[in-house]
Amino acid sequence: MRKPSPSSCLPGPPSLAPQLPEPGEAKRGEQGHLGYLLRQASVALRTRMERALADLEVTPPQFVVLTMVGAYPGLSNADLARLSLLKPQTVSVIVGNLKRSGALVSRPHPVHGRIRQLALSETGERSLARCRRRVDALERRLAAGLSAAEEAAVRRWLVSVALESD
Amino acid sequence: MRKPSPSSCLPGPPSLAPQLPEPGEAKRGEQGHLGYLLRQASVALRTRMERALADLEVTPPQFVVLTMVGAYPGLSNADLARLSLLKPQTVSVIVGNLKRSGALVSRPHPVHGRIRQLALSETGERSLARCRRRVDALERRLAAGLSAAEEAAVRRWLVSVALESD
DNA sequence: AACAACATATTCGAGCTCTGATATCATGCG
DNA sequence: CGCATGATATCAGAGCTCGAATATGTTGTT
Repeated sequence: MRKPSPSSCLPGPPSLAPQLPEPGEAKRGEQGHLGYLLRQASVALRTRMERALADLEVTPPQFVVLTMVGAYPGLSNADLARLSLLKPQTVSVIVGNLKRSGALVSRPHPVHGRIRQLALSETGERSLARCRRRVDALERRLAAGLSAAEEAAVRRWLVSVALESD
Repeated sequence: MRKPSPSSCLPGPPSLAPQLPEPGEAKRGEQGHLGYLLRQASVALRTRMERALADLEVTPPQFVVLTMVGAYPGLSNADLARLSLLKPQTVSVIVGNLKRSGALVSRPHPVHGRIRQLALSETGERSLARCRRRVDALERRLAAGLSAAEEAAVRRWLVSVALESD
């Protein structure tokens, strides 16, 4: 048997005994703060994606970079940063790990002396294709319970949150 | 003047010249993958929250932990992990930083020898209150452009994504 | 030509998050 | 009692993310 978690019976303030809510209840459910719900959903999806890609040795951020370089070969580090809403330093770490693992290659820009242009290697192409299938499977389940109108509303909201200016 | 980004004129494969999409266009807009849009929105909100809380020396994850401990005093590290969908090690890092900064205090559980119960310190209470106001302001803008029905759909979807089982 | 302004890349330090492994405590069973 | 099981805490290592600072390259102005 399982004891009902020691902290469920608090000895401190009597009236504040924590009746811990289950996932989907109280602040964690549909009544919670929108920002909190957004973070929760994002954490859950990231976790699922990490598990789905774990045996391919690719992390979710790496998958995003691979996808972008696959779609726009010749991208620079700075281009990737703008495209992903991340900082150049962040992209630099991810790109570094992908170059070390052999999925990405870079060569200097023929005109501009400082820019390094990125492209997928052979193994990078294959890896991206394998990841793509796993992620697409997850993706399909995301829209499962939504009507067309609801999905449109969700998409519109997500874009508006992403683009809201400071 | 600003040159239109060197990588916009690729010398490599001619037909693959990257016409980089603006934020809100192409895959980044409402036609993109739901998972990608969710990540983008989450990144954007996290960034805004980081900026809003920066001068209070509190990070978004720290704010989440402070809020939870404020709502349920006596929580343990493991309780927090379950509540936040994070791993105990992760929560341990955040709690460690909050204890070091003096916002959280912990005492051993009176019955169970290993559990450490958490509570807000005086400064923790004040800090949480200040953060609360900033975050509430951000929060209100999240639901700004949504009708009641749309907001309900968004909330329902976020919860379903967060709770979807593997 | 010299300079200012800007973009790009990189380094450093900090915080967040995970997997995996280890140690301690509590409970239940032989 | 002794041991297995499970919960808790913690350590080690890896990757992601940021702000700040530095160095280098490009462009436009003087």
